[in-house]
Amino acid sequence: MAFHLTLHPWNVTPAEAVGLQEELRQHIVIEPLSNPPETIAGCDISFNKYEETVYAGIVVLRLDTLEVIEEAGVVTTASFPYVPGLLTFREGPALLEAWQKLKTVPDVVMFDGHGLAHPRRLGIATHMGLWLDRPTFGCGKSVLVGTFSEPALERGHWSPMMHKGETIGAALRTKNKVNPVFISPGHLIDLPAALDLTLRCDGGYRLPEPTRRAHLFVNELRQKGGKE
DNA sequence: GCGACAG
DNA sequence: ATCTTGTCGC
Repeated sequence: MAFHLTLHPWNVTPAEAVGLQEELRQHIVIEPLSNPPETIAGCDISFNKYEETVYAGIVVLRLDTLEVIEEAGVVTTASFPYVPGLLTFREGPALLEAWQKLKTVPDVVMFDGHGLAHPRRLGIATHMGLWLDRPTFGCGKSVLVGTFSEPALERGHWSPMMHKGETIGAALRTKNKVNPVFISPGHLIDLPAALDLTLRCDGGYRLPEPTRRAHLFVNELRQKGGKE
């Protein structure tokens, strides 16, 4: 599973999507990063209320300085509804288009959502990792599945997220006395590395810089340029 | 059967 | 996700 033009079709029914996730989970690889990353990307999607137009974007930053080195955005149409657990089928296609526009290939990619912290262990970070064949992990703002105990209130503390007897991720405090974010491995990375990278992307906000910058990027893409 | 439910 | 102003707390 190293090179492919299409891993699977996207025009599927919700039931078929679940079946694909069950099949794809067999290919997930959780392991320490093979190389020290120098760049990290953040991805996000933006919509206008009641509209199907999708504004997707990817922002690439240098890990050591957190400076933005590239941005790529696309405007498309969503062809799949939002269904908890099937987020990739709604946002994935647009993100893959944006990915193709990048000149820089990020060493690791952070997603706005989960990786293993998913009912079938195939959250958007894991699913996209299989498509991109690149280290990925998720940084969600709320829980989809799993339980966790409140981590200490100081930045850097975390507690494991459990689901069906497995550790699927962690609730991580990225800022003192602020709600934690939920980190989970996607593909080609492990939890310690994902937690370390998230803390290294600190810009003083709850959300790590890659995700925060991607969010700002797609929102201005939607409000300004984009399309009309 | 009822409630929960990434973005 | 999106629609939105002020407001409470550090």
